[in-house]
Amino acid sequence: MDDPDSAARDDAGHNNHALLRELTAPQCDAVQHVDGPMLILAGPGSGKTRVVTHRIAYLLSQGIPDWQIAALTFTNKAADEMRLRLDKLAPGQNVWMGTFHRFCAQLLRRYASMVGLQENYSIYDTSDSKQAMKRAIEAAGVSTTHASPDQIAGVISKAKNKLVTPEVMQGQMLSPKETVAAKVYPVYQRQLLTANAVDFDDLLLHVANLLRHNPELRGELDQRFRYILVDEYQDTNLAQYAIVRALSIDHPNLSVTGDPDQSIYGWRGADLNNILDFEKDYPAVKTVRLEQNYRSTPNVLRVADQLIRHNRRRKQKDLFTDNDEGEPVILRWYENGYEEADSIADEIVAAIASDRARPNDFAIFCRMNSLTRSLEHALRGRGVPYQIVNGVEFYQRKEIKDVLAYLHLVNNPGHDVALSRVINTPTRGIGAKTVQRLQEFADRHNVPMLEAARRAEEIESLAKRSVTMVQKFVAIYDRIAARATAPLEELMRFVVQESQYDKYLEKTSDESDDSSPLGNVDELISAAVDFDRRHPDDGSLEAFLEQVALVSDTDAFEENDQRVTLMTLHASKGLEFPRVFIVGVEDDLLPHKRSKEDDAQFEEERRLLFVGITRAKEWLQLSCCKRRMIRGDTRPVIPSPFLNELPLEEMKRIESAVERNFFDSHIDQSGSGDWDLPAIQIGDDAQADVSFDFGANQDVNQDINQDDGFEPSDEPSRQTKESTAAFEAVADEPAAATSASDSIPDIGKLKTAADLMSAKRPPLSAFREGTTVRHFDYGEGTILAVSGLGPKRMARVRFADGEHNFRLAFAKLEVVG
DNA sequence: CATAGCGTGTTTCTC
DNA sequence: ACACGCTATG
Repeated sequence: MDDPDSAARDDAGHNNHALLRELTAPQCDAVQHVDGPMLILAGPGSGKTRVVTHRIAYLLSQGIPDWQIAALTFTNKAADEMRLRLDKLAPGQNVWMGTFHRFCAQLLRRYASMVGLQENYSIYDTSDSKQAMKRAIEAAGVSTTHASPDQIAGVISKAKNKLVTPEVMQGQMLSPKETVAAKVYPVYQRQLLTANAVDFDDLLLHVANLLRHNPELRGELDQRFRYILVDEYQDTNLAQYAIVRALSIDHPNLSVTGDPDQSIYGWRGADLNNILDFEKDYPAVKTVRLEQNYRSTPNVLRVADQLIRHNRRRKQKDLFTDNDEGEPVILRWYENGYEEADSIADEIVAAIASDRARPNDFAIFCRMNSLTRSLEHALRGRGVPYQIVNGVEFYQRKEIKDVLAYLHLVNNPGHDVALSRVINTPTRGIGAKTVQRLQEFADRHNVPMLEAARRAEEIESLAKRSVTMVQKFVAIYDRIAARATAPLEELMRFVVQESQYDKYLEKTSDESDDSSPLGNVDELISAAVDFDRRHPDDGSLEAFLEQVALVSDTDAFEENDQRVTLMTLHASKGLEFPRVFIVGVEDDLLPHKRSKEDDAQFEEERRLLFVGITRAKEWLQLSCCKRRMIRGDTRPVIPSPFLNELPLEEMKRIESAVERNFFDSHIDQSGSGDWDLPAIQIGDDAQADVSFDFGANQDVNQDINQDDGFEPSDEPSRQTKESTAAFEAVADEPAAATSASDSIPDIGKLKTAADLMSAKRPPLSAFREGTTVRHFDYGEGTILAVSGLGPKRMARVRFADGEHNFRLAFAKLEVVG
């Protein structure tokens, strides 16, 4: 730190000293900054969260009351992490922490009436607003031949992020698409207001407007939130900027943290200028650069640095680290996507088998979600536990959305999207035509659709039979709504029963399909119960629905689970893993095809790879294929141009990925380079017609025979044997997770991957309703119910001293008998 | 009004 | 390949 004595300059000296003890000079500098704007440029792995949490603790130690501080993050997960860490430094403090959207949602609850809403307003999620958008397009009477609903929604969303109102938008010079969108925009907004609803963008927009048009309130809130900290500032959009700026006029104690090199959300309105120009906006700003990396090896860091240097629009940072050199970064190319997936899965199995790593040490990143499929398949086939962040999202499932829609309608009778969803679910003889007529009536009278349904008799165009059906639905609704204030669990069970949704699900779900909608509904109910327990004070329906709306499945990522993590590069931001694979580093994929038109997007793709690389702590492999199946057909592939920007001479380059120690332990170790490809090889026609220019002097076979890169020269022969053993052990029990075999594999001898994974626990299918199980802590119990699938499969078990829920894939449960 | 079968369009995804 | 949305049919 610049001034070693500064810590002692006040009474809280002791306290401060403890806070500052383990920090570097620039970190101390940032932590001790109290008043005035501050910009923290924090490279990857530079202890950013640490600095932010320590600074908050420091502010508190200076006597600043907790309620004057607000920390805004980009994701819930980041907020949770921060809260956890602050709690260790300053237990029991009540600093506001959360996402921008949650922050705005809460302000809006209070000041709803000032923007024309009621306090029980609903938050439309993406699919809700898409539905609403379609209706608005219809009502606006515009043609969708030149702009799809999605495109229109995109234009409007961008406009909102830039604080452009419908009136302003219509006055602008517009492209044909934007012209269409500009016509829909005011209609859409009016319908939202009628429905007493907002979309995600509105949360920010309304608050920004609120602050802009109500100087008195703005001043009040500026006073209230005197210290504002913003994380991931490079990903903020104009609306978010306007909000924090408005709250930092009288008390400009705004401190933002970010890294322009990690800005990867430009495509959805994030404005890199917010961070690049921060110093212009606040001339008195204190800028702190955190350039020391605590996460990665120099090998990883050099690769990342070389890459990102190729970007023009950036602030140069000099990343450095004191960490050990580590292993060289691997650049590997495979014949095709299957080989890539199989090889990676094999390596993971081998590493786990020989105790060099555990499943949760590994992460596999890719550009597109669809690329996780083959990896998923390969991992599952070997019994490796994995989690996909952002696979099929729980809250997006039909049955979940249906049940939630009933609840939404109870909470906000204006929720037209919810009404449209449930009015005929289960089917009640209310068809599309009837719904449309209700809609028209609602639009004409500017009332919610439920109101239209109540007045069904007034709608002449409605058949008598339809009127009766609609009235029946209204009656069902009223019975449910009468219980609005009951505990969540009771309410939800009543909904499912009263609406006959339970019967509907039983009837619809076929046995062959292994998804279990009813189980998912159960899981939703237990989520509600959980919420009730955790928020006994504000455990209202409204709070639960808000929570659900503002929570994403990315937040469900659990780093402590013993599982390999699969995710997109975007989702990887903010995380770190000991061992990282980045797959599909290929032209048109990693610089994505659609990003090549302009420089800004191209640079964003480079940042995306940079983010991925810098997640790795000790080991990293980038890979690409010679051919890859995309949308059904296999095509030759050109390696990513980014690969040529890396320090290839210091990386370890490996061609072909056949795990010879796995399949062909008989092959000699001389490395003739002439591969006898085992049966697993798919569609190989050896001579690739694509040239791979990875720089000069590549000696691709040289490295292959030594090891697989986890630990150089560590008794390769033993590893080979164990790997094989692991493979066989797994192969003997294929797809253990889904096997019908109820026998518990012999766990006495094997100390392998199979031990860690499949062999250790019975197949999930062994756990059924009524099964007697034993738990290490709770003793014997009986399974009451099972729900969910794969790694998410849950069981509710009754023990002597109460009931517990378990994730079957990981719980320490044994089948008794 | 419900459903099966066809045609279309596919990045990234937070809240 | 696959999922989703629309349309023709029962």
